[in-house]
Amino acid sequence: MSEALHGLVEHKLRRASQRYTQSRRQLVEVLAGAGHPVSIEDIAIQAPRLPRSSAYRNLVDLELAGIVRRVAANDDYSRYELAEDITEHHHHLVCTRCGRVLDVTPPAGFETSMAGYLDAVLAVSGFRAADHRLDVFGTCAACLQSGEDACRQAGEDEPGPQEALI
Amino acid sequence: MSEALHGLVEHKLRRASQRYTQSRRQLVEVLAGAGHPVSIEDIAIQAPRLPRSSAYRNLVDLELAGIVRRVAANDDYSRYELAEDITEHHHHLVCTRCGRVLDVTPPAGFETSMAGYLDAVLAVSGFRAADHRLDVFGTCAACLQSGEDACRQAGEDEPGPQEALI
DNA sequence: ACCCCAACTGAGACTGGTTCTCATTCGTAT
DNA sequence: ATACGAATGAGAACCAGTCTCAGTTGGGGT
Repeated sequence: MSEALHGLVEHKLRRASQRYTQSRRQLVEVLAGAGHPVSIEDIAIQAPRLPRSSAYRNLVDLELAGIVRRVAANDDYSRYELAEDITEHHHHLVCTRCGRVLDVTPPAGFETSMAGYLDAVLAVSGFRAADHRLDVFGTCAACLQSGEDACRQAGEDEPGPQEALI
Repeated sequence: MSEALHGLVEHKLRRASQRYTQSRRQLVEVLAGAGHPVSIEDIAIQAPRLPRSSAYRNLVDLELAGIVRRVAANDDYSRYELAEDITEHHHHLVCTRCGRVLDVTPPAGFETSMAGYLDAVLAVSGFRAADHRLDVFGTCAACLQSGEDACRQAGEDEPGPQEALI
């Protein structure tokens, strides 16, 4: 997994006087490898030697250092992904049938329109936007094909077919 | 509070062989009156005689009947709002300084651009969008003015100044 | 009017994801 | 070498949300 990534992460941690330990490196690798938000369960599967208490604690530390972002899904547990200034800005496709969460990178045109909208929000309501989160709910390709819960519940080893990219 | 609203809610409940009881009416009134997603805490304040277990149970029932939508914020507890086919489609402005959540109704132009984007998503990734949620994070007018946590934590009685509308 | 059955209610016990505590170990700067 | 702050793992604690259960309500059918 790209050495540049680890360099960046280490830098961000050091800035917060934190160390880039083995546990944290493991977490970063799981998040980077998944390409979509992962739950604690997913992490436990891919890093079985890492105790949950340590995973939770380190995810908080990584979040404070601006490396990880916590994503509230609509089910009971939260998921985690690398922050957008490490990866890139993207949106989520949430399959309401199987629960899987996919990433999409929006085309420039759409983000321009978004920026215009956020400017209008500031002008009218005085709310200064810093960031946004767009989650799209619907049915993923696999579930559409089968008419059934084809894809396994979120986050088994290799997540699966399409990495949506526009 | 608009009689039409109660008629619609009652109809949706009856369709699910549920009754529109006093507790449920209270909940609907709190949600309709707030104009932004409310937490259980907010509900407890505005309807102190309603036990939490009943509030939770009824919120689930109302959600199943398509009257209420559960909104996962980024803090620890979920909030509730009337479903969009009862009110209208809108987005959320989440103030990261004071926690307040405001509603915004997007201009038609923006939603057109959104629809185009979702079509492109379908074409490229095969994901069929049914619904979307756009949350904008930033700083609300009150917090910007004061440079401090001016607005009280989410959901005191009368939420406050601007109801953002574009 | 009455009955009946399913829906509803409130109090409190319970669940389970997440956080906290604490004794121990690790890393690094002096 | 030493010291001190950071990190760790095991398990206890926390608490939003759910479930249970015994009792109440309400409305449709006779």
